[in-house]
Amino acid sequence: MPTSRPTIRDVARQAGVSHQTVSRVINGSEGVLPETRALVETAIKQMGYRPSAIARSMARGQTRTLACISPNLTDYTFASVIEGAEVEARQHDYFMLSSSASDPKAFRALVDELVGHRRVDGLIVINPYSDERFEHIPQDFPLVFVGASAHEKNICSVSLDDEKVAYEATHHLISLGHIKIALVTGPMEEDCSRDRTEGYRHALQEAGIAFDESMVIEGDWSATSGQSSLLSFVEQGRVPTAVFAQNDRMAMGVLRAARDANIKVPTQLAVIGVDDMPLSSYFDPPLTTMRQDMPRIGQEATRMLLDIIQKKNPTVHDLKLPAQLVIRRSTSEKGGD
Amino acid sequence: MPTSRPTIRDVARQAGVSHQTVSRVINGSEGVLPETRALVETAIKQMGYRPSAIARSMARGQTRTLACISPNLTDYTFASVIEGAEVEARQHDYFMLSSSASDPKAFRALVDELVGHRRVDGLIVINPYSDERFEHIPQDFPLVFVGASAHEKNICSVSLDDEKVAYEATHHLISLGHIKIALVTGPMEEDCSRDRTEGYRHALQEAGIAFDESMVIEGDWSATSGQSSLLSFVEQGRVPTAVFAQNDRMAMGVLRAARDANIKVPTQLAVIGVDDMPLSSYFDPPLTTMRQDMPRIGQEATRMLLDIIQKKNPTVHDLKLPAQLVIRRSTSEKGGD
DNA sequence: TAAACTAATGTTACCGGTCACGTGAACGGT
DNA sequence: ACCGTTCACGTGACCGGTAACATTAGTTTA
Repeated sequence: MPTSRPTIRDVARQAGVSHQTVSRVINGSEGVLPETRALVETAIKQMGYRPSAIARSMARGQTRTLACISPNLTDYTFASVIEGAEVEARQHDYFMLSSSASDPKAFRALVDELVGHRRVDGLIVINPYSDERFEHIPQDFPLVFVGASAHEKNICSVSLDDEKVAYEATHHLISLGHIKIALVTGPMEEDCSRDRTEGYRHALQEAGIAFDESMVIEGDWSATSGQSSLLSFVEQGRVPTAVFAQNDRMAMGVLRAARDANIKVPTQLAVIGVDDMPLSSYFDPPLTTMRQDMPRIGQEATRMLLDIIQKKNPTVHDLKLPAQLVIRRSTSEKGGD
Repeated sequence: MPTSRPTIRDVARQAGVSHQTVSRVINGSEGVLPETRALVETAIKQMGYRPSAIARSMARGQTRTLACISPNLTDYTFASVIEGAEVEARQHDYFMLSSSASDPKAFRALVDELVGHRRVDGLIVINPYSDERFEHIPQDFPLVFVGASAHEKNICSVSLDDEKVAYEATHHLISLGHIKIALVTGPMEEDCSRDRTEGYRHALQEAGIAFDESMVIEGDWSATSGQSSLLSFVEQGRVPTAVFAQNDRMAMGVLRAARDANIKVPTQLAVIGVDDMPLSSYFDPPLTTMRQDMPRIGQEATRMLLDIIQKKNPTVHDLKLPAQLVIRRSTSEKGGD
């Protein structure tokens, strides 16, 4: 009796068949007599046999593992995307390996390990343009971008329809009568910040409001940057009547700064964000925001990736998903919570 | 010229040596003449050869991959632990596969795939006692628990020193002169909730304050449950002067309920939480909390796991880490932010 | 009734590395 | 001059599966 785990040949010996027959049984192939199958299954159960995933990968030339790389794991938006992607992968009997790479160097090392050493069959990259990381992305490998469409051709992507979302957010403020609408952006090197800025412009233009560059401040997605943005408006003595922050965290910072400066929200200042993070409704006041369905984005990305792996051309090349306006009290006294 | 990726033997042929010599070179073994090494290295570079991680795993009988299973990926505490664990793993040339399993069934399937099929060399389980999932945990496999020490012997664990943390939090409230101190717990089936409750009792006892069961409400870690907890006190007309919520999210719900009920924090009600999540300082008022170093917990867990895998007995069996009191304005007007 | 086909199972090679051991040349001690 | 070492490298087996093909027996067809 082998003390280590049994192999397919151990099972075969025990069942009195060839290892190939065992292989056929564990793979559910047809052409095995029911009684033979039963024999093998008994042996498998008896010996507690489990096929080795590695040996399988080796023989089949594919790992049935995907990877998802994001700048970090702790950001709620990223985590939600990953979770959605993972669920979808598992539904198709794939594993999802999620890793974070905070800088291009780490990213490069990770991709090298994952793709270069053939640990995975496909790759999802969240926020590929957050820095120069995209330069290290391999060619000829199943790949899907999340959060920005690919500049290069032939790379599929899934993202929020950033321009439309920003347009809608700004439009909401305009429809409430606001004209002096400030914008707090993410880092402008990220496509999504630029697209959201574009949507903001578009909405202003449509309403006949002149775009005023001095009303735009670049943040870095952090609450702190939102806070200091409003602070700088206050210090300059030209406070807007509304702020569109390109994410909820920065919106939160804006709310905080307003509180500190004794500016009443929403009467003196209306604030809207993007994301609808879990605690948005617990802020003071509860935050109006553009809710995006992050798990869905992850799910679609995985689906696309699997299509590519299986050589089916995905139906859509660049999928853009909508967001939903959730009105709370940071823009309207009558808003929900 | 082979169109598919080159193998170790292709490189060997090109360099005019045996595949074994190539193996020696890529593994940095000694006993290879510098000129031979150079020859091989040139061939490797020329052909763009990268060793296959799978073949390696196959031959060596180990995957150099670890897994970390948590109830979900989106909870900030879990994500932080995972991130810490991942960084540490990568420093030791291991991969970290992070997955979520929301229920015992998913957990079982995951463990079966991961461990049963030998996809990983070791396992970190976050919150093993959040439901009956621990029943599905394998024996004789490198394993570390995070968030609760093991009931069974021979399983290592890393967690917050929950009792001490709760003691200190409660003590902080007592030192501010509070006597009517309510407690909002996590689900009582989780060890950590029980331990934190114990620390609370202990602090009360030490201060000569009678433990009053009606001051304890069981929540589920969510902000909503914190909110409804305070609400129920208000409805019963017996509002405490202080609340210790066993995590920040519930504390946040308490703050929200206080706001809605027009109870001033901290003058009428002091609130303290546990975690110090990123936005704690942006609440209104900023939240006093027990800051725990989540990445550190993950890091220590990985270190322990690697010790076990390498058959070195870890020096500590159950590691309990401290938390740090961060005083903000939810307990004291003079608190920072 | 032999040839042809089919269904169930066995045989052997192969995936791409590592490991244990084999070999031949150069070297050193006696 | 002979033998034992050591060094640098090669040979073949092996890890645990899968794939392609071979084999055997039973059934159908001409």
